[in-house]
Amino acid sequence: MVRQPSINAQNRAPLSIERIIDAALRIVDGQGLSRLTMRRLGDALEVEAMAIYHHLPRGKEQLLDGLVAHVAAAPATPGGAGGAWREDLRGWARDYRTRLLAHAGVLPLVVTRRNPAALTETVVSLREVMRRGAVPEDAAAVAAHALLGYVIGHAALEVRGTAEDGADRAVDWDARFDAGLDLLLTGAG
Amino acid sequence: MVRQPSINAQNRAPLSIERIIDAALRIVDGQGLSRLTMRRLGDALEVEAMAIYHHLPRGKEQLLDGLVAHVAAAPATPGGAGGAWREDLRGWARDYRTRLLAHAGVLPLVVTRRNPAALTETVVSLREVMRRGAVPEDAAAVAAHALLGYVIGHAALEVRGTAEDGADRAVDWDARFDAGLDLLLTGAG
DNA sequence: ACCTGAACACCGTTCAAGT
DNA sequence: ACCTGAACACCGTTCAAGT
Repeated sequence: MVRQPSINAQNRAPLSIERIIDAALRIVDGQGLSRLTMRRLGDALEVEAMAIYHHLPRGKEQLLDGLVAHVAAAPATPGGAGGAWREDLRGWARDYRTRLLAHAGVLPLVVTRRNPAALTETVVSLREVMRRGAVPEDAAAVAAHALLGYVIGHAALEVRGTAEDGADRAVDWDARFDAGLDLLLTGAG
Repeated sequence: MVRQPSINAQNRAPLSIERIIDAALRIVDGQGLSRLTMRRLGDALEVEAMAIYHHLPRGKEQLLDGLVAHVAAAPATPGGAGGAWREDLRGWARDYRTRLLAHAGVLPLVVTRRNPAALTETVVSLREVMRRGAVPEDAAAVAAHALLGYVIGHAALEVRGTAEDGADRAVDWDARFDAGLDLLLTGAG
């Protein structure tokens, strides 16, 4: 009789980088970044913390790098169905913002020096949209960083919940994000 | 004979919140955020770590809040000498970026949920510049958050050192920041 | 190959005690 | 009022050992 390969002697699936990152992301989203410890992560995976090091030799650094890669990766580029590249950029920015806000606990890690490669793919995907719109290369370079910076920075402001000056009336962040985006896309004319 | 009040029995100046924050900032700037521990901070101040809690009852949380307040506070608003409010905004943004980059290690803390009040003063100072330019209030609200988000996000990209797509040629971040700023200020017409 | 258990150096913080 | 010293619960990580 053949043992099922996905069930080991202790009757649980073997560890994998994907499962580790998934569990870590669930802890950060649910309890905050400061609650992510190797020991707690081990508990969530029903394994001793030290087992994680077998899959992530660089330890917690590598774990955090993985979280950044997962969250900061480019959103699916909208199908470039002709003409409306400006609308494509708007969609790109909205999708990316949504992803960042869905994992707000990881945002501080995105801002850290770690994992330099994590955002290059993202910039590439932005530049592609612009190339389809025949934006000149040097203007596109500026616009890409400006747009990406705006999205990340605005997400940071939202997470912080910056109060309005003086009055404490609520801010409609969705509307405000779109309005700022328009400012930027107008200038990128 | 009167003892000098600034020298205590152990021949050193007494602790104060200002001295503590200063020393902490020096550690973060010089060695990075992860090297900032209460024990090391105590060493830098030539005091036992536990003495710090007497001045910062909320402990390390309060210390980090203080760092954010120090770095994210508004830059000195340029003297509003009539007309050129758009130039004032540009100057404001450049000054603020310079401050953020001078304390890049604190940037992740700015992005964290901590110290909600830290940026309100900053938004106020931005809104003042716009009010001098007679920008309508609702347009100013959008522009202020857009500009602040852009500056913070762009600084984050710079600190990370996002590589150019494909090629690894160096990026002139100063020029790129100014160009993106122009995009935004053009849209804020 | 993959995981465990004990151990080490280091955290943040509390609390009673000193001056 | 201000600081110290010892202690506690918890980290990340190493390493020898198990299967």
